[in-house]
Amino acid sequence: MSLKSPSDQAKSKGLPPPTYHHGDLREALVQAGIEILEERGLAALTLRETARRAGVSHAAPYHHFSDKGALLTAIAARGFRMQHNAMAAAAQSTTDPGEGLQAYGLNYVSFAQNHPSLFRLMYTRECGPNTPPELAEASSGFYPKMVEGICAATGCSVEQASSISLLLWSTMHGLAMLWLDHQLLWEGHPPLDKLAYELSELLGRILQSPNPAP
Amino acid sequence: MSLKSPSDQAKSKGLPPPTYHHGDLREALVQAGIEILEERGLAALTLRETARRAGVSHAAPYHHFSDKGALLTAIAARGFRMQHNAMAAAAQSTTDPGEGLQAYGLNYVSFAQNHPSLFRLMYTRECGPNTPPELAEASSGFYPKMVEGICAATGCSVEQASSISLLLWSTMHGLAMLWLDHQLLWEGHPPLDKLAYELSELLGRILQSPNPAP
DNA sequence: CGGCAATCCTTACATTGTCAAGATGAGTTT
DNA sequence: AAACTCATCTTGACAATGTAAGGATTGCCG
Repeated sequence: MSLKSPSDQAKSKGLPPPTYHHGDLREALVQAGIEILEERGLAALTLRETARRAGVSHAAPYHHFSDKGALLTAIAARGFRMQHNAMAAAAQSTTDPGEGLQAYGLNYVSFAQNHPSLFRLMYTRECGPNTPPELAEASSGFYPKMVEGICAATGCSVEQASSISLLLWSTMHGLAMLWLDHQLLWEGHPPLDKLAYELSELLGRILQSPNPAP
Repeated sequence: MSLKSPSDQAKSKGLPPPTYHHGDLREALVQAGIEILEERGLAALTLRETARRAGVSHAAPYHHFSDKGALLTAIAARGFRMQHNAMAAAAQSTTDPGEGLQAYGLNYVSFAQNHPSLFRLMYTRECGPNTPPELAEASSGFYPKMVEGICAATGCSVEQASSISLLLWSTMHGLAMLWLDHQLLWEGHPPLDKLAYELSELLGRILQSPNPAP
């Protein structure tokens, strides 16, 4: 009896004894996937390993996800929700619209730093032009929220705010990505937080500078 | 005789008849890899498929690359060289330092648009902290070249130019990445070139705006 | 209480990365 | 020029992975 059956494994983990059928496997798989991602990186995030960690046979996930891609999509969607919550909390730590916007941006790169593999998975899914609606729904929201915040902070037109919003998003996203990919390793290589703060200060000037006619 | 031997395949492709031993397999593999990448995306870039396209057995690559990762690294390095050349050419199309800098940045995202999978491979290699020297050597160069260009265009200090350089790089990189990942699909979704130009114009104002003391 | 449908397991197969031996030919040495 | 040597290439094998088919188990609904 050297091999334990999947259900034995699950029970031996001390988890709340599932009524059977594992209770809510879909959720458990997503959770397990995120854990693997944070502990051992994207390369270790395999379907079978996820099932193993959830204490279930390797084909069980197919009753909840049509595909490995579907699992990854669900994990990415969960990641987007996590990031949304973290950023919203950061933005609400102040009442000043300008500071709120800055906190919003800084928290964007903080999240990338704290969850490197998850962040990469979220934004690196090569799902062609047909993005799964679950993902699209979860990932949308940054842009409109930023436009709103910029309008509140500067009182400029929605059109101008759109451009500025894209600028801020691109900058923070690019900084996070470059850091994740170890591209920011020149001499001195200050910590990521410092770089992000620098850039946010630099960008802050645009918000107050005069806007010449287009 | 339905199956052709690898060498037959290579010869039937009309390539310059190799003395044998394929001539320069390492180069052929990198080339084949780039082709697969552009035609069928990153998921299709498999070691065996690359060997197949190069007209060689599936284990042959191991005599030129220690690992699949090493192949990917070589392809990425090649990509960096391609991007360097393209950007340098774009920058030299004008004599005005400001315009040159703008062309430099716009070409950065153009390259990403024209070689989506290759671009992603280049910047998405999860090679931990121990980046292979071949890659590091090939990918370095953007930053110092931009700092130099910014100094020439604005006459500001090297320190300020460093911050601005990081800002430009991050912005263009982030824009390219977000576009590649289909994150820029809100209503209207203007073409990428237009967005890049918008941002470059917006950023241009920083270069001329007064710099308050730190 | 009986059947149904969902959930899960087992088995199986093609593909992939990787390794270990053999074959082959190019260049060098004698 | 003949023989040797070694890098290069091929063949065959193995474990791991994604995926599909069919059988077992369980909760639920009538």
